[in-house]
Amino acid sequence: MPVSNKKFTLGATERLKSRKTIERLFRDGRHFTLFPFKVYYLFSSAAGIVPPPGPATLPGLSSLPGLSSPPLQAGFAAGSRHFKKAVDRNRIKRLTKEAYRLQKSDLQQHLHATNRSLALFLIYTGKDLPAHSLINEKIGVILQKLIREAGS
RNA sequence: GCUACCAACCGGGUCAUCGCUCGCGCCGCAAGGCGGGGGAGGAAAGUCCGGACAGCGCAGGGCAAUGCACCGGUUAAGAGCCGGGGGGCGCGGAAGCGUUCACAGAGAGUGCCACAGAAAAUAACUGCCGAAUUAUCGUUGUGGCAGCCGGGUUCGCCUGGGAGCCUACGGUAAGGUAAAGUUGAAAACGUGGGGUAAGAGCCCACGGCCCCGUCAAGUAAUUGCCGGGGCGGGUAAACCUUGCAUGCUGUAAUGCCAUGUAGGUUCCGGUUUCCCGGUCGGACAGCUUCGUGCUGAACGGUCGGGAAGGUUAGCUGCCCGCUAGCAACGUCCGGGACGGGUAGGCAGCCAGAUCUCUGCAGUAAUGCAGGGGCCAGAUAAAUGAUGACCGCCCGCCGCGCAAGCGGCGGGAACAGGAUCCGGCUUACAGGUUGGUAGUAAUU
Repeated sequence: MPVSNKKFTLGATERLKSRKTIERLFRDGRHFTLFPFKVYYLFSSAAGIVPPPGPATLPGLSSLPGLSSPPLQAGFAAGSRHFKKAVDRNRIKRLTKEAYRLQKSDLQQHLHATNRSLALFLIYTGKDLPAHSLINEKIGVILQKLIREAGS
């Protein structure tokens, strides 16, 4: 796996792009809130069949991150409720992606070691435009929490 | 130089590190790697107009609905733009200049017009008049006639009174009138005179406005002169009328590939009549070589076709009407609902009413010709993040007579493609250039 070699990339394969997977994540995944983010996540084994919370065996899940996909996929959003202008939403998503990109390697290696994959969605729920340093700090905390979740 | 306004343009730069997306070249079985390129706006926004493009619909007609509304030009088109005309407003002595107007019709009809006011379209009320006509009132009323009553008488008549009638006068009502009536955004063309019972464009003079016509100018809107007719408000962004135009839905359109369209549950509707032809059977009739042979034939079965009716679907609002399907007592046909399934990929999807420069035509919008350029194509949605320096602006401090220099701190707008173009509207820190006006200084 070449994942550990290139550290700070966030290409198309590492982002959540499938509408189907995203819907499954919101429907069956777990979530927690760590201000100013709401985090949806859904673990599964590297083979991509059974997620740990295990609601049921879902046959449509075979297209989830499997052998050909990286074990970690993430999506990002900012609600248009608080940010009416597209420029502001873009800014928040870019800052979030940047912070995630620079700090995700630990989680990635942990997943690789435990042979599991994870779908992740980060929604910014704050009401004001955040500073870069705040986002950086909070994303770090969220990633640590996810590592603990994966270990348990 | 400064200030104001208008127009056009710009909308921070460089470097480093780590990243994103789409082509190209090379390497690699592949995953991918390396190299070198492209990568948001003047409004990308609002989605208000107009197109291109696409699908659905489309024999045709009618109704409805919607939009537009001075003229000419421009354009693929427009509720855009350019030029012109007209009205309003502002400045001005005027010429003119600027600005603004959804600028057809209120001489077809219906409706509405808050508050105030007599009244918002009927002419009511106050008021004025009461001439004509009609009615009516009037205590000594102006004149006349006069039934009747009293007195006198030469019996001819004289004289006094007098109901009533006519007339005159005064009043009232019907009636006439729209001059005056504290309002209001708006009040029945304005001023003056004549006229009248009182009045009135009722008449006249001058002026204003509207309509029609001749002539002249102009492509036209329109303008001018003359002539004729007229002058009872506003509102059509109330209904409406007139003229013109218009199918509907939008790239989540749409096409292709892959997958699926299976099995199931349930509801509703349907099985018609007639005609023609083929074929089979055939009551019966005729012919007969008497062979149940030939010919005809009501009727019946079956197959095919047609007509009417029925029914289902379509006709992107409705109707006429049109088109297509169905006709089968079978667990059949048609339609609907539930349920089930897919929501992946490719095309559309970026070379175009394209950008830019030059020339020509035109007052201009714009067009034509030539040269050069290639300028985002994402799809949970890329074009970024961080740092440093430079440039710009603001504040404070220090130095300096001052211009300014240095240090520290802070700020930098509106705003992000999603099919693509042409417009419109709205938002916008700061800056550059040009023009106009004012003003200071210098020559």
